[in-house]
Amino acid sequence: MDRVDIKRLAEKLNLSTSTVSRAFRGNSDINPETKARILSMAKEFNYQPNHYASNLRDKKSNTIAIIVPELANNFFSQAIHGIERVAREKGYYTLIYVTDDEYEKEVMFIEKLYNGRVDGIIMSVSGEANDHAYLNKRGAKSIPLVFFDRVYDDIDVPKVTTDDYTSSFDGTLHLIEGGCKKIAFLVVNKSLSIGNIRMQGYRDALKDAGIPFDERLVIDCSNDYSKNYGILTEMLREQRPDGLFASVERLAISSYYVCHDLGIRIPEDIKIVSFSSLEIASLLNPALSTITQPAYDLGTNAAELLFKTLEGKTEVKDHIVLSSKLIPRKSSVVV
Amino acid sequence: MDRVDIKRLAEKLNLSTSTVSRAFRGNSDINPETKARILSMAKEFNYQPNHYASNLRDKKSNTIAIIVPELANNFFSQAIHGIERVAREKGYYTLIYVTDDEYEKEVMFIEKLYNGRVDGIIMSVSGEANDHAYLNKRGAKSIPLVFFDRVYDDIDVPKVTTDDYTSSFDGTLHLIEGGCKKIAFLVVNKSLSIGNIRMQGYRDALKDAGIPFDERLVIDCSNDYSKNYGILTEMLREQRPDGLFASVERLAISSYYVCHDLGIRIPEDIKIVSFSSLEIASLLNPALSTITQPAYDLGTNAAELLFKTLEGKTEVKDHIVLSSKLIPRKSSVVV
DNA sequence: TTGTAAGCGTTATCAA
DNA sequence: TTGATAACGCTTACAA
Repeated sequence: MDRVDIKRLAEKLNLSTSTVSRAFRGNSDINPETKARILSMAKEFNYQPNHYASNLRDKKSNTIAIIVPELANNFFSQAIHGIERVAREKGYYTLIYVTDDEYEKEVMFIEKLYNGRVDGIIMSVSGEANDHAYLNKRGAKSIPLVFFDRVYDDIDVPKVTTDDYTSSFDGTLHLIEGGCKKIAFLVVNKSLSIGNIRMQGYRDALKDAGIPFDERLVIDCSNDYSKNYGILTEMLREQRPDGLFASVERLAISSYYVCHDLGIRIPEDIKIVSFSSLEIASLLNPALSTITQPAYDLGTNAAELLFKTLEGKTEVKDHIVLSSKLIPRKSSVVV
Repeated sequence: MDRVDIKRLAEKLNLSTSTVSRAFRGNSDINPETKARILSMAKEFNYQPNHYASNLRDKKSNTIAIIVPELANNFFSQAIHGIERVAREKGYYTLIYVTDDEYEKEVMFIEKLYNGRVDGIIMSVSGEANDHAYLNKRGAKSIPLVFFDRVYDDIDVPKVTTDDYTSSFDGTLHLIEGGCKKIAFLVVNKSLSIGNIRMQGYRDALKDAGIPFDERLVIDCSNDYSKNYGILTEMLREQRPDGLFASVERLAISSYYVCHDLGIRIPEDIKIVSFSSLEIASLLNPALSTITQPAYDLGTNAAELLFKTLEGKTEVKDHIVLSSKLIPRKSSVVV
């Protein structure tokens, strides 16, 4: 009554297990009629070859892992969507891991994965810590890895990112052109490559405009909403900037809350631009000017890079860079 | 150099594989010193017991599947978060599947899963079709299933939902009390239990208030944004309702776009209430009145129900109902 | 075209 | 406390 396995199916059909097995693999020689008979019986009994047995035999899991810092975020859900499309096409399963931006979880996930559970890993790093050595340990090398968006520069694997420098430069320039003289830069972890590069774009745009860089306007935030609320409230009170460049969506959101509560008007008193994949950016009060990354494409590109490596096509050490789009909306434009 | 397996480890340690294996299971008798030796060597070589071999042996995958209609949606990301917390505590992996609201994918996923890949399934159904028979096929019964939020009533498995009837009733009442006389009900699939129950709450609230039910005000939408834009534009032009009850978040979003474009003022011309887990509902223009479901708790409850079944504690056929919260904001309140 | 048999890496049982 | 062995379900050489 329970699970039907290949043996039972073979018995019922008066065939050997090998013949039955052959019906399920594409390549092997098998009489079309026999194959049809087998498949129809398999269907009737709802038989599916046991995944674990096949994988043990083949030393191949047909599964890839996706590791992201968070799920409740349009950027990552879109990227995952992209990865999954490609994976599905290739007949692969996807296993999703969420680190909640905790370095320990990231390490734990990766180390666990050395058990052969997956054939490859696509990751956007948490970046909470600076020790990436765990990725170089014995065993690590045996499983292909691809980074997307948030990467560790010192780890030599294929990467897919966006043109963070250019778009940060442009976003900052947009604020300057709007008349901002004192622009704060909001970042979560400026030592993480992404924060770092984005800050560089910001700095250079200021420089080009002859605005001196002021360390006090670089605001190091956290991933915690209530902490950020405090940090931003203090900053807005003390520094009174007239522009805000949020290097991460959640910091723009927090800024909105703080501005609303402090009675600071957007964009009249302060203009805001943010990296964001929010689909409803234009419905916010006021509509949020965004730098929008091609999240879905980042996903498909990362997946394709991984599969290339998996298929041994090349020893890929590529770094693909896609372009983001600056979409000015009301938060940075006085009408 | 490659993968280290238990045999290699045993050789290096001059022990048998069984002894090495014992070092990794909690129960077995083993000399503490030997165990320590084994574990330290395992650590050095980054050894992890092969997942597929263990699972084949044990006929147990320590994995559960989560099947949801979409990912880019706070409700589901929060629910998944809840499920994962519980799963992690129990030492289980989670496999996430996204159906994109397509019935075929749902069926395909489930049928694939009969291959022993997972020990249990937690699903929020797509509800695109009305044939749920595939869940009763041979093999289906062998793998425990729990529904959450979007369920098939005719399938007898444990379920976790929210008090959809009551909150729809209350949400509609809220609009009526705000002076609405002509309230449209926006739904994606009214034959799906969730749409059906929510509509019942809406109908009964109207009835209580002595407002006649009008079939033309029940708007059957799709999952496609641009289609919905058309549907809603037409409806708003022709019916000119003064209230909108969105049974699903995305329909409220579309309504906002349409209202903005048609110059219909919210809440002056039309008041809106929507089921929604949007964290930034209060930042919208205008702030959106929501019925917010306890998504995270739905997740944890569903997971706990599944694990109860898995642990054979009971032949659970429970239906847990949690309460949502009506949060009136500007979209339904003229100040 | 089909069948036989070995082996994938583990772990539980039994014996030592 | 440790070791030998069989078995989990499947696939693939090789033989028939």
